[in-house]
Amino acid sequence: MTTKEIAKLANVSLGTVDRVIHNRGKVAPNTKKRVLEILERVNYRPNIYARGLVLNKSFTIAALVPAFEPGEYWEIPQQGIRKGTEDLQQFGMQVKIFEFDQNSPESFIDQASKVLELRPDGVILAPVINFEAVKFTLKLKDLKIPFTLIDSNIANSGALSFIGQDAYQSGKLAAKLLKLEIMGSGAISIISLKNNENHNKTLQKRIEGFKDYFLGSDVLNKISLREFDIHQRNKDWKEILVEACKLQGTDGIFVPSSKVHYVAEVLKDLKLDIRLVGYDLIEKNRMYLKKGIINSLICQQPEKQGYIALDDFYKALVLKQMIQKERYLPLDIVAQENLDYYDDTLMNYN
Amino acid sequence: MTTKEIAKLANVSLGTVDRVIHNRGKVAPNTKKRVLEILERVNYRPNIYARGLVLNKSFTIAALVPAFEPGEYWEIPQQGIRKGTEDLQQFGMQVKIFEFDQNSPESFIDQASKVLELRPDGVILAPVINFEAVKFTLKLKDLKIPFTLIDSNIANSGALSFIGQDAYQSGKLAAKLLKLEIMGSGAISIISLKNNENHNKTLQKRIEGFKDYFLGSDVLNKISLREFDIHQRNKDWKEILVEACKLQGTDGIFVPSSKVHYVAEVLKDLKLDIRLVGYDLIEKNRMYLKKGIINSLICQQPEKQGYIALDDFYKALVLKQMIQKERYLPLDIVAQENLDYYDDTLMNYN
DNA sequence: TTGTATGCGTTATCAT
DNA sequence: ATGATAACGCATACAA
Repeated sequence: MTTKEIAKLANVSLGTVDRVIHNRGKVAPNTKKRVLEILERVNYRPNIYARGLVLNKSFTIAALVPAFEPGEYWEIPQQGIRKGTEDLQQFGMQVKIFEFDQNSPESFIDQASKVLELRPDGVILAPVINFEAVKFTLKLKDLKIPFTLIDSNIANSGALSFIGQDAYQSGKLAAKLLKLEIMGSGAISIISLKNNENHNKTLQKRIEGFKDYFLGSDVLNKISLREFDIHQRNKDWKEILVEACKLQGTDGIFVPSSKVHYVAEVLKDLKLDIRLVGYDLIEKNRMYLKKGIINSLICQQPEKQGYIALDDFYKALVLKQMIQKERYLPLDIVAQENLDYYDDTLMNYN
Repeated sequence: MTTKEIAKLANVSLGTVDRVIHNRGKVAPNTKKRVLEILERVNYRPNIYARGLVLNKSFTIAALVPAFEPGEYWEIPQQGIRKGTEDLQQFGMQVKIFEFDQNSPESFIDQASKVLELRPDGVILAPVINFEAVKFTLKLKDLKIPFTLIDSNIANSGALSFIGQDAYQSGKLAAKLLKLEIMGSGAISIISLKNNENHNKTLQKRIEGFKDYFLGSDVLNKISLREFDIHQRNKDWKEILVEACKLQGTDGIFVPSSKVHYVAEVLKDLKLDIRLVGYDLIEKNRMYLKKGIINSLICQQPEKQGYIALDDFYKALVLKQMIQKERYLPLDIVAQENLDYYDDTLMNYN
């Protein structure tokens, strides 16, 4: 049903129908009522092609995300953004990516200001540098630029949407997996590898979930936990890591990040019977999983974060649809046996 | 860049540019060459809105899928189809669902003929009744109606695409999970529940993969396997099932289908320490997983099958894009700890 | 072989 | 307060 037909039904002109639909201009109350009734009755839906054609708007979205070395975690969300760009550019979505150094608040501030200069129609933000990110969202709100958050959330940020993981629950899941792998009893080391002194909320929550799993578990007294924080800026960090892995009687190791491959590399040489659970399907982790050095990885479909974020803007800006405020992505368990079907080349976005 | 601008650049009319783009009508060889060069150079992409508007085609897709009782497996792929219909109807996709009785080839034939009467622009087919399905695809090919296959594949069918699972590999994955759950040794029963005498390829492949996992495993001599085929048309089937579950020394049970909840129901009452692995996140299985009677479920995102199938038609018919021929969906492992993020109400389609 | 005119449904502007 | 009309980019029928 077109606006023209609606107009005929209501005995008014096309212009009046349009005014009613968009609530603009003056319309006599009873004509307005009549038109609204018909609109309702025939369940009018605007033709998306005609609308797209006449508006012919292109929206510019800025993505403010961490820079990465090839093979690092943040490559994956960026791939998602790029794939989304490809898919949605024909619908008028344009994307400009701004990269900052995760370990440098200054670079974040610098890139953030460039984003603001661009005056984009929307911003995709990875708030890994929490404090600065919050300040940035405040500015965006001032400028009335909508934004989505990916990877980790900011409470009450006023974001269009959040797309990411439940870090705490993923820690519980990791604990369950490692418990099974070490057959219900033994000594587990939690090894955190850190690149900076910033408080990393995600890491913290994963570890919290991991520990809490055992607190509520029937195997609590059969399990012992140890924690190691290893700072990669310390030049001896590799030796420290080796020492941690060699610790007598270790049955399992949990690494609460994608850096699990560093531990895998050590275990590979040590030839100890230690079970290893970590995060994210980056290339190195995939390799060690295939070889059986890593036993399972927990993944949160990071490629989807960027894709969905962009799609949310498309839905909000172009289709003018409502957006789901919070999207917690599934916590995928990836083992040797199902690895192939989480292949990133499949680009399983739909 | 619009066709009009291209025309100006090439010093020809809009009509000529159109003729070149669509390879229709007569165009002088050198003008054609000139236009093609410009098209290439500016990387011309038709405006999708304008095209959609002028073509204003609506495509009718018929989905020929099994009927279901509420809560049964086939409800989920149908939900995916419905969701896809909602999302894509504004782009001109219309869907009509034809349901057949899985246990009745006659009903399949009956519904299939109704599909043909409709003369749809495309067909989504769940070839669960293999023999009849193959005959049907032959007819579709004769009529040049494109079709996609969901859930299970037909080799060399000439389908637009296949979207489904790797059943064999999922069996291997199930075996790995159950091995971990019973801590590497013990007696495992494979219990198949069947509703008809048809050879079910998917079930068979899952069992095959399950067994093969142990053949190549280091725990082969610590594991014993037993197989039970229980026919639900036999009126004593429930007693037979109870007997199978009560079998002395059983440590784990593998059910190669969504019917695992029948086994869970028995185990719940028997209060035996038996680990249970099955398939699909239908409501009853979800409940038993939550309660801990089922230990893990393997899921293949069945809601996506229908959604992607429909999206493939949209991409092929409307956007005229190339389609990926085979889409194996990830084999998700769902346990208590990540169950909530595979919630079907989230409708995680993107 | 080539050019021109018309219409798709919506939005927005101008005139009444 | 309402109606008429141009424009978006493309496909197509028709005229030249």
